[in-house]
Amino acid sequence: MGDWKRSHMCGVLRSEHIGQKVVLMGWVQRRRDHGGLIFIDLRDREGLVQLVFSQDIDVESFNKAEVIRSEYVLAITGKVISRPEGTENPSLPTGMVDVEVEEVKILNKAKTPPFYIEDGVEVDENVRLRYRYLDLRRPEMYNSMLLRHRAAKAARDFLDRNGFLEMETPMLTRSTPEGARDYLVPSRLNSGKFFALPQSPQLFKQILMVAGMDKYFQIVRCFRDEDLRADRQPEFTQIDLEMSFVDVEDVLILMEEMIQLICKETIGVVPKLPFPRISYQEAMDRFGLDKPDTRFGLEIKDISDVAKSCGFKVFNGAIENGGQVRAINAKGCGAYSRKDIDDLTAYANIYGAKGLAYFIVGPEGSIKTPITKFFTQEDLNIIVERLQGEEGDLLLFVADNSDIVAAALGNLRLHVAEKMAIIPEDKFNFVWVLDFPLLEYDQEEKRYTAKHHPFTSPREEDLDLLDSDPAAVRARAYDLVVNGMEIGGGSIRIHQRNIQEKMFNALGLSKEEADEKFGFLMEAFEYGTPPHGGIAFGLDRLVMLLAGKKSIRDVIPFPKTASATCLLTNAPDIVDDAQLKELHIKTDVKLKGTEK
RNA sequence: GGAGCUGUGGUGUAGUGGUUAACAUGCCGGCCUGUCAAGCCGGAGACCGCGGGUUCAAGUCCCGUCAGCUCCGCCA
Repeated sequence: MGDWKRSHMCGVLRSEHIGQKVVLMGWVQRRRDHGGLIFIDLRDREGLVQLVFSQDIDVESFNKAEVIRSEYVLAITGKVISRPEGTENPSLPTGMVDVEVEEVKILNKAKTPPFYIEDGVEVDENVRLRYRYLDLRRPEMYNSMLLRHRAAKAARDFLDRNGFLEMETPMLTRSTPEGARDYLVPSRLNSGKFFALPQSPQLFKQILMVAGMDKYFQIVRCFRDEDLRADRQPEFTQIDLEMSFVDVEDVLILMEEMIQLICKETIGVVPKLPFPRISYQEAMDRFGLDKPDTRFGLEIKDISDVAKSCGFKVFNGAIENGGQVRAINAKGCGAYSRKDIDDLTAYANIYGAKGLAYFIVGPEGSIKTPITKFFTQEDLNIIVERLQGEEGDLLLFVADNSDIVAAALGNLRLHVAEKMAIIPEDKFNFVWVLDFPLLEYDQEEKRYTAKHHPFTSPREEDLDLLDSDPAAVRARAYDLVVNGMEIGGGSIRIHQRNIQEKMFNALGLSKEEADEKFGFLMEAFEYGTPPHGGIAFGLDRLVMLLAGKKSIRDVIPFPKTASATCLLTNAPDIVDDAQLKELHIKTDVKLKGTEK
């Protein structure tokens, strides 16, 4: 660069700069060579501007321009001029001006990139991830990173203004039972022992409350060694916070204010407060999922009462076995073909439904269905009425235990809505889901596990149920859901040793085990612990939503693939025997795909 | 652990079991002073993810495997 100092970003030049001498630095977006006149679009993160090279301006620069190729890195000096009349390009923010190049330095050459550096590219994600540094040069990727920065900044500023201290918690911590699989880190100085990377700073932030910090927050990386999804990465970022002397209400009110600010500062949308609230039970009843998408109807209706006495064995059998029969009305889908309905059935099968019964509502309340004969006319009328069936509607029924019915219909509802294209894309429907059950029964482990986590406080009035009817205990927990996606969750915590012990007991954790794994927490509780509670938001998911992306990989600079590898660095990889030896670690796997 | 989809020049795609694998774009060379997805002319570039099998003959059919993606399980 010599002693050149950049005077402007490429993308900011406008008519007001006409006449100015500028020094620009950036990447070559594209070169257009007209023989005696060469145009080069120079790009930086702010946008691009057209450079003009001509023998009339500077012969040396012109000669250099002939060998310049895409993605070369240039520094230029030149003059901003008004474009000759008729050659303005209104589709470009900088389209009213040119920069006449007087001197050019090629700061670096570039190989031809494997894909176009522009928005809307259709490239295998494989290739994008391998060349992530090129992918990130694309404006839409930069914009997502910018949005992410602004979201984090808005959260940080908001929390600072509201008295929260940003504090760090250890990345090397202890593995604890319950929850996701831990990523383990061997300790060289303590051979045979392992740290775990935190699944969340949960215990530390509670201990910070014991320590009188009053309000804590952190924008923090968390690690979970579980299988990936479009919205799940092994390392992800949370806006994590905790407050002392608060109840559910305090957390919700402050947090929706923060979310409102984040929306405003990133995409200029100001969601209306307060956010609607719904109980877990109502969400399951109406939407089949604990993360309801409230942007459209198609709500689930229970017809168990009618189905109980019908002659259709699938229906009445399900109810005899303690199950239920519920349904949704796919409005106006009565013309679906046999294949369409087979596809819906296959979709319901994914969630454990053994089948999918259907009614097609015909003219004057008539019903077309293979199972009409099992129902009295009166029953048919009740069902159609309950689902508000009209001519041309398709009613879809699932009969099974409540979990399967909810999952199948809940997901079918989303699937059908998508197929019908009735989901308003521009809406942000936030909703708090409250009154989660504290525990759920794990069939495999034959014990109760915490629905949220083991430090969640039960509602006071349900405390006695912990022994008699654990499944009925409601938690002081809350999730924030938007458009069917869970973006945050938290709870008021247990702050008394005896209740925490009760909780561990309910989870089937022996006193010894509880002491060994969580003794430090319970001991802390004995030294004057304030009532406290908090919440954590998934920053990646929040940004994905605001950026309108379908995968959190698109808002993470260096994401991992579905099999938890990094295609840029090739991590994870085998390590030298010497490293393993130092750690006293031996592996017994046959390695696959580790060749360099 | 399971299910599905995808894999063909650098990139994106086409390719009823049958000659020399087609198209677009990019790339290289030439021409060109107002283009902006510049244009025109010419050229190079893939043995079809990998390994088996069926067949006279496989990009195409079968089996396995690898990779990417989506989903179920899993994710307090």
